[in-house]
Amino acid sequence: MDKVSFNKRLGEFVKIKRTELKLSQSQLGDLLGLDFQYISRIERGLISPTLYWITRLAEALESNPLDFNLELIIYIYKHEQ
Amino acid sequence: MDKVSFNKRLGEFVKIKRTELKLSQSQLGDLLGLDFQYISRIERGLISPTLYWITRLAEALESNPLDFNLELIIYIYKHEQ
DNA sequence: TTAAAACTAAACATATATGGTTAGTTGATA
DNA sequence: TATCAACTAACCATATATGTTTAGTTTTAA
Repeated sequence: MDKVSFNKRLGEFVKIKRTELKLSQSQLGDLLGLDFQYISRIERGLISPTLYWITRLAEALESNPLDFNLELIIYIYKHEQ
Repeated sequence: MDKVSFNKRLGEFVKIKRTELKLSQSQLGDLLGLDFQYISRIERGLISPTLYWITRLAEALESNPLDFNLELIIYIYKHEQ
């Protein structure tokens, strides 16, 4: 899968998880010490976050980062065109 | 966990997986279109690769990227000081 | 012990992630 | 309609990831 598609799937997944928790981009950003603009760029697939930030995201969006990472990779591969 | 510790654990895990497959840093780099210096920097924990490259690494080092990511996160958290 | 392969280290350049600002858009609600 | 919160978009600045070269160190094997 190319980088662009990969990051789009990643962004979609983050948005799904965030809205499930009824968090705004600002609230999620505050939890991580990140600007809400950065969350916005992740969700739009404009950037590819480092694994470190993905794992911090997982901690914020789900109690168990293992589950988050698993679901994330599954989501990305499932939606591969 | 702070970024430095996180990246060290990540690097250790990549090195373990690579040596299990008896691949040199150059050979692994060639598989991914990455310089072997970059692999070296990952393994020494100097940098934090994007999830995209982690997943490409997983594809190269393990048939199943799901297993790789799971094992990786488990390894990182298990070795947290 | 010598030679070659594998790796580390450091320097420099470029691309991209990340921080921050401003303006504009969209959606919900009073 | 008007207002407000949430979000997108574009811009610029800085930090860090990534590419590349060169030199030096460690490991492996002849």
